[in-house]
Amino acid sequence: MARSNDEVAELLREYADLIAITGGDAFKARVYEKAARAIGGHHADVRTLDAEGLREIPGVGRSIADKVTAYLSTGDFAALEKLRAKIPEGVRRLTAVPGLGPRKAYTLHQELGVSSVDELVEAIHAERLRDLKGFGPRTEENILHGVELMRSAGGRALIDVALDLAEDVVATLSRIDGCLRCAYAGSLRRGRETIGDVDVLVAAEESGPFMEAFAALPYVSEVIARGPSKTSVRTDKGLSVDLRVVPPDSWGAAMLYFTGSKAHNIRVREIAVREKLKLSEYGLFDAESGERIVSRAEEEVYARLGLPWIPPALREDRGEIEAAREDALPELIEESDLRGDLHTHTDLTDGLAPLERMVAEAAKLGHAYYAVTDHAPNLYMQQMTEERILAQREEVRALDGVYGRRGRTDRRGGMRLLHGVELNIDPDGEVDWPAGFLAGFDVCVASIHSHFGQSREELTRRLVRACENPHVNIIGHPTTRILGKRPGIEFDLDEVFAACARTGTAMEINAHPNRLDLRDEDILRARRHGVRFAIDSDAHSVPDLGHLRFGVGTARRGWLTADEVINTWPLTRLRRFLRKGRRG
DNA sequence: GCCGTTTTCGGCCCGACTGTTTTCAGTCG
Repeated sequence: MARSNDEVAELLREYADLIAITGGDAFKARVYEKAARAIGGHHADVRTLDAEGLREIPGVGRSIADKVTAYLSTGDFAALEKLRAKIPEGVRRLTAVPGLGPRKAYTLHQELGVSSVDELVEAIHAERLRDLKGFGPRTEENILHGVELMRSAGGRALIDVALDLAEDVVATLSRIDGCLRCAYAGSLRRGRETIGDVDVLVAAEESGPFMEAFAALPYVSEVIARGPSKTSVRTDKGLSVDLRVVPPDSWGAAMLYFTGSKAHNIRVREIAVREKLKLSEYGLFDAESGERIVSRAEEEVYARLGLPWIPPALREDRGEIEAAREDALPELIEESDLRGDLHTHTDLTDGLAPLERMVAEAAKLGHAYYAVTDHAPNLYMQQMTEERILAQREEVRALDGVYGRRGRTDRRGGMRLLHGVELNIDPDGEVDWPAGFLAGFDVCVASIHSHFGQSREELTRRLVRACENPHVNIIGHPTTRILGKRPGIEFDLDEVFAACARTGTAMEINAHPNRLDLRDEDILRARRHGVRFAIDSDAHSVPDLGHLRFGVGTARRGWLTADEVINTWPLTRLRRFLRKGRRG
């Protein structure tokens, strides 16, 4: 389940938002926000820290440390409660609408009594906004567009939130006597980027104890339905969870059925029908006699239909049935194939942890290499300079001397450090530094951070030019989308992918759960051009380093094998790729 | 509210963009 750090960070963030909404001191709000981020990204569990220990977290002083210790021991956060009493929860949710910030949300609440997204939409349609100072027709339009964008995420949760919840439910139910199997299925098992609701399956003879324990979970806010084979609940994470208890005999058929996708299931059932069989969540049956043939394991069901077991990530009816029939399913990349991370930050720019800490934690993950890629100067807020990044290079080289030589017990030996940078691709496709300076880096990630509104042609040219830069190795978060917040930029995918393949530039699969960029469909398309990929955490804190698993999940949905991903390669092969055909 | 080669006050990542204004507030990264 979520660490106490995440829980505390969320409360501090809420407090910061409410300060901002009520027009409190903007600096104070920012301090709470910063503290929330620092605590969320802190390596040690805050529950193990006293007030003194908390104050060692940067951005946490006496006042915040006291509030956190009070909250952890009593569950009270008085200052927050006071603001909550003044501002309905819905007003804070308004600020989640892209383009609508705390000040406008407060004005809407004070002047029009708006305290939910629905009321907001109603007010816009009633043309009540345009009389307000600072609001006009374009603002109305932008807000409506923002609401639409938010709703297109359909109230779906990010995969890390859903996975966290599912793993906790599974762990709890697995401990109950009589539990023979327990696992999550559904879109979460297929690794989709966002999750509508969580499906958990239990194999057991008796369902009662499981239904009871499930409904009593501490984060269950409402039991929607409860019967002998299925219980549905809403949780305080905003996600619904369905629990199904099935007879042990039906486990495989049930997993197949509830994992989906619907389209995949339909195709599989069609095959069954043609074989004079009938497939349901209870098993594979002879259509005439009704006799059950197989149902204990997914493998058995697929096998009886003449198919090899199909990995859940592929079950979208995107050609996996045909590939399975021809025995041409790809050997999908696995998390253990990754040898390193090629896009990470430190507190030299907007990361939270210092270089040594990030490196130490990365080494624990067993990486063979690790690239530090802080932001370059054109992202002005980061205040990078040549001097600062060269000083960092010295530190990286020194640490490489320590970690690179370190003998390790596993097969991989020590962890080599690469010094890199995340460049900013400007509107013309140029990047921060001249070629001479870029040549000093081991790896250059280049990403778009602004001017998302350019035309399709301009954006295409911009990315192609970045690829053609002989020092740019990886295009970072290529579409720049933020799930539920910002749509991706639109460019000619085929033209850019072709440029990547031609120039030896990798496309990133940014593994952060709110990015997952490239997404699965685009990966499928890119690999047809022969594009190489880099699965990167883009970590800004120690816990972020673990996000690689979501990138691997997305890569699997894009049918990728290990060989197509440059950070599965041994370092010598990787270095050759990073030279991009240049001499040296 | 935090922090300190400005050390108990006075700063606080800095700039662009947008839509509203006619000089600026709000939002975003």
